Order: sequence, then structure tokens, then C-alpha cells
Amino acid sequence: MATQKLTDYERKRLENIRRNEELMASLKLQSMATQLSASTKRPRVETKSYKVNSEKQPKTQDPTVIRRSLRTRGLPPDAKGLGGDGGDDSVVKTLEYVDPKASARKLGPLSMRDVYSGVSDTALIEAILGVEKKPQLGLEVKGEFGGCKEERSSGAFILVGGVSCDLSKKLEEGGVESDLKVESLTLNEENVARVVPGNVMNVRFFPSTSLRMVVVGNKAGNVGFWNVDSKEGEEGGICMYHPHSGPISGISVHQDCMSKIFTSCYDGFIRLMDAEKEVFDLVYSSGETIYSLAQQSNNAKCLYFAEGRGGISMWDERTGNISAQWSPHDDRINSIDFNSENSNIITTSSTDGTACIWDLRCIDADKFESLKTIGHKRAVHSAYFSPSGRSLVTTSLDDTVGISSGVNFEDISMISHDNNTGRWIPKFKAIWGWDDAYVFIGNKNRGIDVISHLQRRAVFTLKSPYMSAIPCRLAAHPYNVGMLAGATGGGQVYVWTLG
DNA sequence: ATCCAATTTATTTAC
DNA sequence: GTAAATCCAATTGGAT
Repeated sequence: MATQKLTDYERKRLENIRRNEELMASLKLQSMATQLSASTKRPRVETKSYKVNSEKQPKTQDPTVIRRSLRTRGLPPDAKGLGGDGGDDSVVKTLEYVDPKASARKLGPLSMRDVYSGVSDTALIEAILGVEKKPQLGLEVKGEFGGCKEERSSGAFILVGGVSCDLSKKLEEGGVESDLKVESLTLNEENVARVVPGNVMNVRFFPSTSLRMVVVGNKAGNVGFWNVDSKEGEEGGICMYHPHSGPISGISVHQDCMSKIFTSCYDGFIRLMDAEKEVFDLVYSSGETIYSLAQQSNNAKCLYFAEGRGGISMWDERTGNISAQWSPHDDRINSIDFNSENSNIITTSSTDGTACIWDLRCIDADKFESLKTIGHKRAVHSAYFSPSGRSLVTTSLDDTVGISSGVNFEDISMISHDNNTGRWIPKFKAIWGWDDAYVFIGNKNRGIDVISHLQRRAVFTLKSPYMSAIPCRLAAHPYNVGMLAGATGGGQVYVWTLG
């Protein structure tokens, strides 16, 4: 096993070196390309787009060389690196080319300004800091939901030590029924923007009713912000940073603290964008890939993330360290989600072909078993609890969307859906809307399929001439019913609204 | 079991 | 207009 690990790390490291060389080559081209495209007219339908500050470009052409040991990369110093067969001196000369713009890999905080791609982000920072000052959260919001949130906050839950109790009462209250008319969802022309270049891996809304802000992360390590209410060309309306050196695997904007935004990356780094300090702090760096990120809704201090091949780690802000670690899956974990009714209940989806529900209170137990395992024939790319916490939707490469509900989630239906997006488009991940009635998922025909929970089939498809690419990643605004964001493999974001 | 090579795929950008 | 480039997926089928 140890020797196996060694070769894994070796391979990974060599890959890194090769990639950095490739990166260097591509960066030159890219910076030239962005300069060019910035000076020419932007074609196509999009009305809004991120900006690149050409004055900053020369910086990218001035690469520096840094030396990094295994230790500084967060890898264990013993056994795996130098200790082993010692004959490989490439371990010693681990030189990596890093340009300032991609200094994303720096093992320390990054100034937001240094990784900002435009001229001025002060408007964005002001907007983010401004929303914190306004009264926000529960009380105000609940009223708008016609009791949806009220229902959530009441009632003791569900799964205790693997045995669920009294869900029937909840079922009677409805939740599978909905007042939402999906046919009324519309995409207005002004609600289309190119927020980042390339594949959007992750899209989130700010959990705010006053500030309608979308955050996206792409494959190149860019994090983009779009204030949906901004005017075209408005300074700070669309802002882009480059705090990471690889695909962004997770973004968490906690409702209790929106000025601090966690982002995770395949390169093993987790950063915290602090709008007050105007930095992307480095909160964690791992030698292994980080595949997803999640927070409990009632705890902004803790972070759960998927690390390496099947592992989950919990990071605690109070200690600044990992406070728990376990390995619930045999392969990469593609999503983590908490149950809104009980934050001890967590669900994970994995490339090992399963999605599982766990009780965090049992992770120290001798036999730590999942409360429920949903099996697919291929990799599962997402598993999300419904707003009520009573159902689960899973999306798998076996071309199904699974909806599990009922006591102990035993009532499972698999709905056929073409999820084979191929290489260039990030994998679909079905999400819930604003109640337990509907699930939304992009399709390969540039639409968003609406699956009825009750009917267990797609009942409607959102289509629009403005949605000119596949909306592979979706987000439902947590408070604003009917506000649905779709993000594409080309960096566009579409925000559907009600009326 | 693990590894390699070939293949598929959508969108942007280059020409 | 069309062709080339993208390049941290996930197969499948062949090799070891």
C-alpha cells in the first residue's frame, strides 16, 4: 500500500511539472488572446461580460520560478517522498514555473487586487460589505415563503442512529405539491452574462434577498461575481478573480457571513475570500485533490470537504485545523450536502457508484455505516436533500436521476435522463427548487428539464433563445422563489426569474 | 488489479 | 464562414 501511494504521488508530481510547463505555454497565448479579444468587438448575443484589465497583462509575462518541497506542498515528509527509493532526484529539483497571476499556488494569502482581472473592484466589495449591514435572514425571509421556511424550523427530526421516526406527519403537510408554475419562469435578455471564460464548475447565489449576486467558479481557477441587477457595462457589475490554479470544486457563501466566501480547488487549496480584509486567505492546503465543499446552514465556522480518493475532512475555524477525517467512499466524492432539518445528517455522492446518507454523530463509532445507500450503475455526481429534508435527488452517469423519499428514503425511483455530457461540458447535477415538488437539471439540448417529484418524470423543459449553450450547472436562489441560475461550459450564466 | 491509448463531446477562438 | 484548439472526464478495450 505504501509503495502504491508512492507511485501515486510520484505520478501526480510529474504531472504537475508537465502541467506547469504547459500552463506557461498556454498563458502566453491566453494573455495575447484576451488582449486581442478585449480590443475587438465582442460578438454573439451576450450583453454582459467580464472584463480583463489589459494594463495588468504584462505581469503575466514575467514568470518567477519558485522551489517547493513536498513539505511545503502539504505532503507528508516521510515515507512517500525522499524516504523511499531515494534514487529519484527529480524530487529534489521540483521547480515550478508560476506567474504572478497564477500565483494562486502561493502558500499564503492573496491580495484580492493582485488576482483581480479588471480595473476596479471597489464597487463589488462595497456591495458585498453593504449587504451584511442590512437586516437579513430568517425572520424577514420566512414570511415571503408562505410557510415553507416556518415548516423547516419546526419539528424535531428524522434519522436518529439510523432509525427514522415519524415522517408521516410531515408527508401529510404536503411539500410535494407546489404553487410554483414552472411555465412562468422566464429568461430575460438582460439576465444573461458571460461571467468567466471556460467551463463553469460551480454556481451559487448569495443567500440574500437584497443583493442578487451570483458567484461562479471555473475550470481555470477563476471566481466570478455577477450582480444581476447591475446595468450593462457598470463598473463592478461583473468581476473576476484568479485565486486558484485549477478547477474550482466548491464555493460556499454562508448566510451568516457573506463577506467571507470559501472556495476549494482541485489543486488542493481552500481559500477564504474576505471582502473586509480584501484578501483570499489560504485556510488549507492538501497534497490531494479537493473535489467538493459544503457547510452546515447553522454553522459558518466549519467546513466539510471531499479530499482525495473517498475522504472527507472537517476544518474548524476555531482551531484552524482539520478536526475530523474519515473515508466513507472508495472513490472521489463529487458532492456533499447537509440535511436542512438536521445538520448532523449529511449526504455524499461518489464516483464509486453510490450516494450515501450519514449521521455525523456516529463517525467515531466502531462500525460507521451509512444510514442509507443509493446505488447507481455508474458514478454519482451529485446528491442533494430536498428543502424539507425528506427527499434526496441523485444524478448519475448511468443516465438516471434518482429520487429517494419516504421513511428512511427507501422509496427510490430512477428517472431516465441523458447525463452523458462528454468531456467538454461539466457533468449535470440535478437540484431541487424551492420546495419538494420539482427537480431541475440541464439537458444536452440547451434546456433545463423540470422533473416532477410526484409524477416521477420530466414534465416541462425551460428553453429560451437566449440560452444558447448547455446549462450544465444550476443553482436555485435560496430565498427568491423562481430565481434559477444556469451556468454553461462556456462561462455564461442565465438567471431565470418568475415574471 | 493497473495502465495506456484511443474515443467521445460542445463551445470558443483562430484563421 | 469553417477548422482548430480545448486538455485535471470517463469510458472501453487492449496490454501487462
